[in-house]
Amino acid sequence: MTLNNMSQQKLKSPPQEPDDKLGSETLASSVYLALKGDIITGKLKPGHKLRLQVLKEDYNVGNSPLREALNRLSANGMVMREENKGFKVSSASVEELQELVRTRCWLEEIALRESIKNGDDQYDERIVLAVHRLSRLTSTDGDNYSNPEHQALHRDFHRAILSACNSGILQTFCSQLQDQSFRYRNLAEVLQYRVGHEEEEHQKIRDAILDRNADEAVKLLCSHYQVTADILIESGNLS
Amino acid sequence: MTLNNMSQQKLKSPPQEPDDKLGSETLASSVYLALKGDIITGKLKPGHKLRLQVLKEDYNVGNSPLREALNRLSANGMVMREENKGFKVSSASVEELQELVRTRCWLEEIALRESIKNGDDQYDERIVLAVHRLSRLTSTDGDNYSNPEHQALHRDFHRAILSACNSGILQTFCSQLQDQSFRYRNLAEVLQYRVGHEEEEHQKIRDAILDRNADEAVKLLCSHYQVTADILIESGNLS
DNA sequence: TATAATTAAATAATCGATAATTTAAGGATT
DNA sequence: AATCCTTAAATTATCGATTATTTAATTATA
Repeated sequence: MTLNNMSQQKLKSPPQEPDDKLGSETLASSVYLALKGDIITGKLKPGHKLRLQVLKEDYNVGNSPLREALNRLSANGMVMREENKGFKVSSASVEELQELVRTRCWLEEIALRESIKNGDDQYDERIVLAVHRLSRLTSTDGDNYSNPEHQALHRDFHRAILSACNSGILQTFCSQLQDQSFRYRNLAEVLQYRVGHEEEEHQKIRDAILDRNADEAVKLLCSHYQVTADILIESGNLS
Repeated sequence: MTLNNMSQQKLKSPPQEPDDKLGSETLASSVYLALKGDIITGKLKPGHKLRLQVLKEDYNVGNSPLREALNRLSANGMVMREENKGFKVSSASVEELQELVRTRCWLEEIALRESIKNGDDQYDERIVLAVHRLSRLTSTDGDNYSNPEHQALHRDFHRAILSACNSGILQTFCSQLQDQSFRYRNLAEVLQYRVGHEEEEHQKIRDAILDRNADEAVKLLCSHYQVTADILIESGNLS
């Protein structure tokens, strides 16, 4: 895959994340986003050894920007780095997925409760919009959950509901966990049939938030995550 | 400062953190630890422009390992990166400190409650040991809170009390927040007199944990953080 | 005088080549 | 046959030099 293939991904990103800066002009940032995308989509499988020479050809970049990208990714936990042995895609396992979901529920419960407490009209509108866009795409584009556009909108929804939590740090952490969760979703390609349910769940979450019913919203959100994880685990595509 | 000056710091670190690997032999990792240390101790001030040529001389490394280290640090939030404009030490302000403390209390409350719930004898012993070591050093070394050894033991205590929380991810996040908090501590050099109080607070926290009194432990821990932050803010050394 | 355009200097980003390290393979020894 | 050296190949890490970009200084223009 060349860098040009990835440029869409770069442009599509919102300005919130420190990752996807609008003016991402350096090669290092481009290949960072490309690698991250390929890891999340599952094109690069867990545990896969990332040989520099191979990556140099696949992504059409030189040594330095590649290594810089890999170093950033290693600090994010997307890739593992071992001294003098290079890089590999982070592993994935049932145990790690369970830890991920557990942690994500803890953190997002806080972020969601705070957001519900502090959220203003704009916050509500961001959520309504996100749900709308997602369901519109689903209706036109036919439930293709692996569509990058779908994934982007799905991600936007989950960020939107945490967007009033008064801690950018926490939001960044939640985004990281979200990236990892999406990776697991994409590892098990089975769950096509789940998307329809998800849309319904998104709507319920939205409504609970608009009602400022924090307990209900948290309950729905966490079960949303837990159920998805359970499906992934049962699908048996992990470890 | 040369790299040799920093080697102590590298060797002293526990194996828990992905940062401080024991076999850190690469230059990139050494300079990473050196830079991180100098940012945390305040030797490198917030907002300070990190010019590559200067750093190359100061840390006696070449271009590549330096940039790799900076890229890792930028993913951790220790330094800011701007496309085509290089790197600078992350800023510090009262607002950011307040956000930091707020977030830290949220996350550590979870990690602490979980640890208290799950902690076994070994967990208790780690805490008892950490408190002991810290107080012993304080008694011999005379309350020198800026002593790197003191800081290391202080850090160990705070990690120990979260060490049974059943989520390495959460522990990593807490460690990151701890690093940032220590940086703020070091920015305001005034708080020498606070160390004595802290030791007492550590003991109370320890006892609450050993009693499996989660509510009390959380209350003490969070006020521990909040009070420290208030002192820093009142000291006026920020922004 | 202020603003814009142009050039020069400084700095960051990238490349290509070299050095260091690890991995794999083959042979020697018990 | 199994274990230990030794050597060769592969791979990572690092360096020095080049290129691209930004910043500062200078001149030109209204």
